[in-house]
Amino acid sequence: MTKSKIFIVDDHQIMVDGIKSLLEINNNYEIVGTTTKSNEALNSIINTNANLVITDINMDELSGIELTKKIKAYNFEIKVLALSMYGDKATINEMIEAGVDGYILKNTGLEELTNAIKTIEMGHVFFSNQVTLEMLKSIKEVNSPIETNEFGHLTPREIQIIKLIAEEMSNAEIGDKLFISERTVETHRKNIFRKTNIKSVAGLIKYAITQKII
Amino acid sequence: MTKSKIFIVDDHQIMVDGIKSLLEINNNYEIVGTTTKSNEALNSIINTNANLVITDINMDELSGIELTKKIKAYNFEIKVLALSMYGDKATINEMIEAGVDGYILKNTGLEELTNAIKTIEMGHVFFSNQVTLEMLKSIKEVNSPIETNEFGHLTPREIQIIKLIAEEMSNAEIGDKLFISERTVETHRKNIFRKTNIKSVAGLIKYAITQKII
DNA sequence: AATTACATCCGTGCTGTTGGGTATATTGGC
DNA sequence: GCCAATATACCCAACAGCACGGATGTAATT
Repeated sequence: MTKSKIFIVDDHQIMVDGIKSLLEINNNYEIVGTTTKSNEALNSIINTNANLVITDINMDELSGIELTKKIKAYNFEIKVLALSMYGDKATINEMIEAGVDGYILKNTGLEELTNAIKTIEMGHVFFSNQVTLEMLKSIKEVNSPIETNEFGHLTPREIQIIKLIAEEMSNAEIGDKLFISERTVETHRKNIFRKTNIKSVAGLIKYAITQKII
Repeated sequence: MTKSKIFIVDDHQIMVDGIKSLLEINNNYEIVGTTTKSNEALNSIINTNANLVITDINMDELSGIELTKKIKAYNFEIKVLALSMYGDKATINEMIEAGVDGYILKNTGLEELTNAIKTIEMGHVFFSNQVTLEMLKSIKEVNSPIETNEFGHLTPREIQIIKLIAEEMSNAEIGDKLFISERTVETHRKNIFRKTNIKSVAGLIKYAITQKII
């Protein structure tokens, strides 16, 4: 088996450096590139001819989910190992749909990381032990007929409004900032709540965080 | 100067391994111990005779802030370098009060980490460049006559209320659930906002997330 | 041409939140 | 036993947000 060409993507430079350092000690791996800018990652991955991408899920610019989709659309053979802090159902579902080859929680150590890489190199799928049960449950739910109503896509304007709400601005303040009427902001707000099926600001912020909107 | 005895505390094993690996490459440092369990950290730190603790701020069991307070209470000479994802004023204020010797954001690389360690070893205080301005602003506020009411620690009851707010419950619902009057919930809510200096639910949820309350 | 999605705007009345007080019972540490 | 912190509860005024209506114009799609 040839040495995997690994590319690392994570918002936090220190995490990139850490993983790189971890993998370089045991020199079965070749790190062909790293970046903290997820929206520039795909180009670099293509240029460096990487065949295994280790990516964080929660990133500012482009989420690990979106990055995975792009990678897989470009070349399905490029393997993707996702790292995440949380093991919630929504994230796991999204990752499976995006086509990740592996998923480990950040609270696992080097051993699990190298296990995951080996497993993926062999063409298998690796999921953290801690999330397997959750994963299975979520898969069941995905296949169930209920909840097929994907809460439709939010428009760019609506996402912008969510961000401003998250910045603790009132409708009036948002209106001022965007040069639109407070009424319009109210309407957007209404539509956001309707579309996402959320009833309170508290829920909205949590939603926004899981969706990487903020 | 003698080699610093470094102890690493972070919820995420992979982060611990990463930092350890980063510091071991350049072997000016001796890692005397690591842990992912913050509430067990103090004992280990004492046992290993560490003189520099690198700790994450956002941890489940015991926050980096609380850990720092305990360390400094035990022996003020033990240096503490805090790592955090966010550079918000509230966190920085709390850290300063807790007595950290340095603070770096996780999106900085190895170089800044080693700089920080060197600076701290020399007895100085190191703060990430990205947060210096914010920090100064917050210090000003701390020193100003207004707002001397350090937002003291939140009480267990208050934290419970925050959790329920985060679960999208209204004051009335929370009152029902806790068998207390809606008025009481309002009072708790008021006190929470006053103590934390937050003005909206949006801010509260973000605060709660950074504080691992939810 | 018709439809759909998006973004903009407005009124009215109701509910909920926020912030100003004040006050009492309980608890825990010293 | 005392004091501080905590948890409890109430009143009230002001404001923000929400529900329920409505409306217009544009752009893209069918």
